[in-house]
Amino acid sequence: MVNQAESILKSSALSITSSRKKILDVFLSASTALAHQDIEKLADQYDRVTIYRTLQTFLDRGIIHTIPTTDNTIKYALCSDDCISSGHHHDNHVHFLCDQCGRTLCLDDVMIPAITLPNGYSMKEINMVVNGICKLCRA
Amino acid sequence: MVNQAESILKSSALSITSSRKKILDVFLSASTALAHQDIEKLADQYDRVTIYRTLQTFLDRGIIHTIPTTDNTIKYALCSDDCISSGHHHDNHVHFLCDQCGRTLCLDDVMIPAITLPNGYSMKEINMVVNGICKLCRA
DNA sequence: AGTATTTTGCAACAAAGTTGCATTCTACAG
DNA sequence: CTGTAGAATGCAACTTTGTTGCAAAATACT
Repeated sequence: MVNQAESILKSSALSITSSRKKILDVFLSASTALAHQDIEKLADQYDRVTIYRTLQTFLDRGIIHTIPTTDNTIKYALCSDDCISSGHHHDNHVHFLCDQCGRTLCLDDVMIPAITLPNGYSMKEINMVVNGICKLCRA
Repeated sequence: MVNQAESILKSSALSITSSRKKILDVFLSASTALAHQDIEKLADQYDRVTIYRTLQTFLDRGIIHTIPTTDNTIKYALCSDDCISSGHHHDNHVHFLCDQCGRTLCLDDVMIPAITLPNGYSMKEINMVVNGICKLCRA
């Protein structure tokens, strides 16, 4: 079996480098969305600048997406398959930000409900972020 | 008629200072949510630190609220009357971020629909942000 | 007006993000 | 398999953003 990170890079027509593979592996083995800082720690053999540039590349190709948070940190998460394959990026599930452990989770089963915008507005992307206490912290 | 900024400060039991009045005036005359940077420019006679501290004070008192955005900037907006008066802060309308002019608008008429979280999760706050093109940019 | 308390501005610092450029690596042709 | 063009990386320097301590100034209240 081919390395999963490599096949993602190949299907995005990106050259295969060790930093890209490492950063993808970090995402693949993470259960939550990651801040830049998390990635820096988990891939600390690479330069800060490289991580910035790699994340930007992945964003451009739609390999990852950002999740807006109330605490002024951007979190990054891998796009799910259908989100990548649909050509035009859409990320239609709710994100959950735990106030206790700080983790950001994709609630893949909770769809964002449709809303009606006032006349004259057009929608390109929609984000729904819930703050609260997650399953693990309550247990 | 008493100055609107002063009456807001009085009802929040804050002392009346020129910087607080100025920053409130900036919000009152703005039609959109503002980033820290915007406020710095519009109230440039005051120190950066004062603006940070004043915004924090206003947040603590529920005079303003933050809007998470996908571009890693925090935007601030005045709370509407019912959002202030309800004691416990809740900001239940949708926010709109225009990709063209960059403005962030409160869509006061569009309520955030209710969602059901998976078992074990508790909700404290919910945010819904729509990206797209606003009324003015389409016109 | 006088004074306790709060707020402000300054300076210094810490953290986050960006840019230019020389070096290294990857993909690919031959 | 080797050479090479183009892409990616690391480093250094820098800008921007946010924080903290403290002395000076302003506010609220007697």
